[in-house]
Amino acid sequence: MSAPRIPAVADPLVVPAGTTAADAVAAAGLPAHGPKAIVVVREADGRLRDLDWTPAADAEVTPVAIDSPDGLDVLRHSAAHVLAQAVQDVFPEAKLGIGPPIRDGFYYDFDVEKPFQPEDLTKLEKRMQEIVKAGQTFRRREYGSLEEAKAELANEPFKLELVDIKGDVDSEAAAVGAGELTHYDNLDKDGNRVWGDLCRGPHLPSTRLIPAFKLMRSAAAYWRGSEKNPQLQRVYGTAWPSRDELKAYLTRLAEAERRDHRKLGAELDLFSFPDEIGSGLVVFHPKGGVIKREMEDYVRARHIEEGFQYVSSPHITKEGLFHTSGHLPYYKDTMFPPMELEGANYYLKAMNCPMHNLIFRSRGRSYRDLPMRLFEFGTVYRYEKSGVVHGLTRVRGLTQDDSHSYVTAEQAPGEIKHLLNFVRSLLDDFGLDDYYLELSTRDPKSDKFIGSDEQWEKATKVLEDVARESGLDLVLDPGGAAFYGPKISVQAKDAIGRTWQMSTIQYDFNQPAGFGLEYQAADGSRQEPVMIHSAKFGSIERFFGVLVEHYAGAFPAWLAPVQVVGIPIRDDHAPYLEEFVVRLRKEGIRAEVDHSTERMQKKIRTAQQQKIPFMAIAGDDDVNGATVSFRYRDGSQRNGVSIDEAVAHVVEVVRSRINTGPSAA
RNA sequence: GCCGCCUUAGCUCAGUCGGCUAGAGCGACGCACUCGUAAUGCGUAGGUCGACGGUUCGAUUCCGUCAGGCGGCUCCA
Repeated sequence: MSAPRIPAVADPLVVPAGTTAADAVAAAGLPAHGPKAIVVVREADGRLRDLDWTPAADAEVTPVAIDSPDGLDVLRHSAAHVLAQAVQDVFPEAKLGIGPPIRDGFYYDFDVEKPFQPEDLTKLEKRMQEIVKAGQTFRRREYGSLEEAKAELANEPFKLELVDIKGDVDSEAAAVGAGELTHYDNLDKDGNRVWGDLCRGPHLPSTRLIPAFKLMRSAAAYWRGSEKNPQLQRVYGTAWPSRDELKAYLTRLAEAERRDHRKLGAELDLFSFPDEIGSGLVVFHPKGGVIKREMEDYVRARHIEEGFQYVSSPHITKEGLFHTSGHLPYYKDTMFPPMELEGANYYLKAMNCPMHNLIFRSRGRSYRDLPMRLFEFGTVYRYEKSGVVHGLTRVRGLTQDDSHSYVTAEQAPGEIKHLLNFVRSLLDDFGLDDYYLELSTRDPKSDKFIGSDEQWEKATKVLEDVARESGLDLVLDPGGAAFYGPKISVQAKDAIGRTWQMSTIQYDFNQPAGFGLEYQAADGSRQEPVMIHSAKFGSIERFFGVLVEHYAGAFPAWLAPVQVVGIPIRDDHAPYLEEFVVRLRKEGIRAEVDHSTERMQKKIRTAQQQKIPFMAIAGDDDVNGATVSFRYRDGSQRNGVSIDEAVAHVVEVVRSRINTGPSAA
């Protein structure tokens, strides 16, 4: 008995002229329902078509399944339409914004009298469920003219605005459809129109093909993304091809919450943000301090190995310095307000580069001194808007492992390569391997960026060449450069896929001129150096936060605040373990004995919750045999290990800086 | 900064439709228990219910302002 051959999803089909794509899909034996359903087809030119599309001439198409990236977008965008219909059913006065698919879901923006409350979302979800069950079909309809569209959309002011900007090549126009104006009607079982929306499409054949969705939250969002526009109420939802996938997604979110560094920071007693100090200002507790110190010791030693000189500069400076550097006009709003003292304005520094420039300029420099590399832990203060402060990843006081390389123009590419390799090996040593590069360039339309076209082009090319040569994924970020030059940054992902900007390498041809930096060349002439800014961690705080999430608090042994905890089975075994711990401490291991009055089972539980890599347990058997018994964080055990071997084992694991384990498995 | 929600013990959370001594678990402390791999039992202390102002005979509860937090938007050197 042989199963009928089911064509591979990617196999092209021909839709004969005058018949629907759905017919062709059905004729090919492809599923119309379920988690692999074909929901749209793709034309040879890449354009997606609804299943009721009927070509005038034979057309070769590729079926698109609901679980493919395009299929998911169609599913989620269709879910957004169902949401919009539900909103207008429940709140008839609501006006429509836009409703695109996004990663893992969709949103739709509405202008409503009162912002949505959590109960409203429950109500809307219920109404959506009814619409899904009703099996409404989506029907595409082309407007004959702009006027026709405007007449129909007279009650939808935001849609009218979209109609008017149609033809622009920005994203809103793309949502409507460039070149033609189309509308999607929702039809009930009897073919009556129950709802509709200006939309490019495509859509699912039926609302019934939305098997699993959930409204997640509502929030305000500016119309067309501008602070100057009114705020609409945005409803976020998620939609999946099956209930299981929805469940898996919600589980992933719960996992994300479990490893949130803000939560773990309190649970593991690493850091806090006391209200008395102020928003976005962190204090590291002793255990967090250990990790921070390990990071700093590591990166200081590495910088010195890589040819950097360790320097230091003050936290405040007179205003003039930031005029010279050119920062003040751009960043005044994000700097803490000045302190007036003896007739001068002093600012908390928001960047370290001007200070390093003064070190460079403090005496005459020769081409023989270059590259000259200065490095420090520079603590800077930035007055981030109150709504954006977020745990350790967006703070108002942060320490950069900031360096500036002063080089000749010829040396710049080599130096940038050197810095990128440095950054890569650092990320590798900390066990972060899921990251990509971003190249931030200027926006030629903006007047924020200083310097000639040639300077920008040349600097951008140098960075781009090095970035491409690295073989890492490179994403372009037009308009994201600093005012003084383009940059490469590392966007690292934590274990749950969120990305954070970490390391940066920036090419600067502006500040050397502003500060009048120069060196004497071999021919005796005075030349201007190029300055390359670089931070390897980026911000120590942010890197710390990402590390916590990456390891979910279970740090590698070399970073763990407490590396070994001795757990006596009876109180009288404690002195024996104390001797063991003393030997470990002599080797530089962070070890302690749990002297609390709890039972040993409780001590194991506590150590487990603290995610301590090594538990060294000792009872009568171990004392008599001069051994300890290891229990590792993963629950595995190694019993009866001789003291000498145990010390050597811990020391070996810690010094190896291995980022996995330890384990007996 | 904008919109919405939230703030009760060190932590996580009940509760008060405006009314008498505001509760629990964990944690802390004390006593007993001395135990072989994720919570021993009993007891004790701990709160001007985020701050200030208003309404009220009476406010932790209702209203306002501020601070802090959360989710987005905008921003992010």
